[in-house]
Amino acid sequence: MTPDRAALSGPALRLAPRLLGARLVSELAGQRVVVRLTEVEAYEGADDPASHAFRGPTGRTSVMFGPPGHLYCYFTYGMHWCANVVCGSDGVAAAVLLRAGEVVEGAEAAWARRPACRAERDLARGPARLATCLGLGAATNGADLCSPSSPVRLESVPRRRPRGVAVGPRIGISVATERPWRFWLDGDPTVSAYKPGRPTRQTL
DNA sequence: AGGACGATTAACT
DNA sequence: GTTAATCGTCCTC
Repeated sequence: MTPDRAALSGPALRLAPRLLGARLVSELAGQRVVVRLTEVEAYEGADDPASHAFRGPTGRTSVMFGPPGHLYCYFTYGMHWCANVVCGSDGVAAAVLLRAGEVVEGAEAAWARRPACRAERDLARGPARLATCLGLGAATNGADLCSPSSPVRLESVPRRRPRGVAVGPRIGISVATERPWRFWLDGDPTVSAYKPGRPTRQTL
């Protein structure tokens, strides 16, 4: 199998559309917040130059190389945390970035974590916003999403992808921008606005 | 040891 | 539409 074909049928691409409509439950500091996922992006491993796992394991990405079903949280832009579902097994690093969702439980706690937010639909509209309103960050990196006793859990993941899934290019990346590896629920108001990533700066 | 660059957001004009 | 904020990570000397 060619590298490209492996990526085209990789674990992140298979899982990503199935996560739409699933629920991410967070119970931290006595606060329960539940988000219904509406937008995700697939990041494969060695075959995907946009993936954090592209150049092999590092301290930051070690969770991506571990067992599937865990949360991979990373810090970016010096101020934001984003969260992924790890889905590769046997040495294959892959993950699905959780880009947006609808807060369906615990809106009060979500507002408390996002005081600058103006509209309810914006509480988890964007990857860093979603992580913030669920309280995800360094302390939740590596959390087991499938254990009933875990403070962060993934629930109601269907066997097959739901209806109404739209597909398009990933957001905010500067390489492999042509791959249509972003999935969202078409027409859902909590899906983030499309904004192309800036290209890698050219050396003159 | 140094520097470029983010899987972004909020606040501007 | 543009831009500042802000710092860990990783690549290149």
